[in-house]
Amino acid sequence: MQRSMGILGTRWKPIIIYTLRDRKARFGQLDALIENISRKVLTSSLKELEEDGIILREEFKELPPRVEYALTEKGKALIPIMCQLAKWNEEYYEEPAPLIL
Amino acid sequence: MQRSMGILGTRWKPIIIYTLRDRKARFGQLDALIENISRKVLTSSLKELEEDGIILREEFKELPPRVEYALTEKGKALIPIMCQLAKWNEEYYEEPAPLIL
DNA sequence: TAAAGTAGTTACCTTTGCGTAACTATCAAA
DNA sequence: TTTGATAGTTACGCAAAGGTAACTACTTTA
Repeated sequence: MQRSMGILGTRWKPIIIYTLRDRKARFGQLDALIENISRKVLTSSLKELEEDGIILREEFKELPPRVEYALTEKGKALIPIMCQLAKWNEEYYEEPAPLIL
Repeated sequence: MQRSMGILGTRWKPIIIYTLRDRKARFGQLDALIENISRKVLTSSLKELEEDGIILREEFKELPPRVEYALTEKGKALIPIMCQLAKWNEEYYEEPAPLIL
């Protein structure tokens, strides 16, 4: 478990994996699909996920350049887990009590 | 997903939940069961998990004092997810290549 | 020659996560 | 009165995570 969390224990990485669950995506698409993530964190997270064998980066020698990110087998194995995590929130989420000023 | 990760997206919280999957535990037990966690992070993580309705803190008015932590229903719903995450690592873990000096 | 599109990078800064070590409170027992 | 046990807290500081904004590189199209 400690090792799993060494790889995934950040706010954004599971969200990136979840976003790639049913499609490849290009850098700009990920940036657009994931609200509030900064390009910088996206870059570094993608790089680390690639190093950990979870995603694959495919570069097309075109103009303008195109790069696609997709899950590896190891990454695909996480899809059901990520989906359950999303479902868990839907089931148990409660609006925070409104602040009365 | 963003909300799930707002609650769980740290290195230690999922490990704490995983540790409580099959037992209640006292503060000192958690400190001993979870290798390398510091008491400070344990304290603050437990507090936040309680605020998020994932664990329950039960204080016994004894001497010496005793406090037990256990998962709530919301927390128990995470058990299968955490177990899958642990299993995922066992399946896909590879020893890092040894450094040759 | 300048704009437009893609995929970043870089510099700089703030916040959060986390660690270590020492300290606190309470009461019982020695 | 000192020790021991439990469950923390506090002070201090480092490193990682994350944000913003401006900039780069390449080539096509206007």
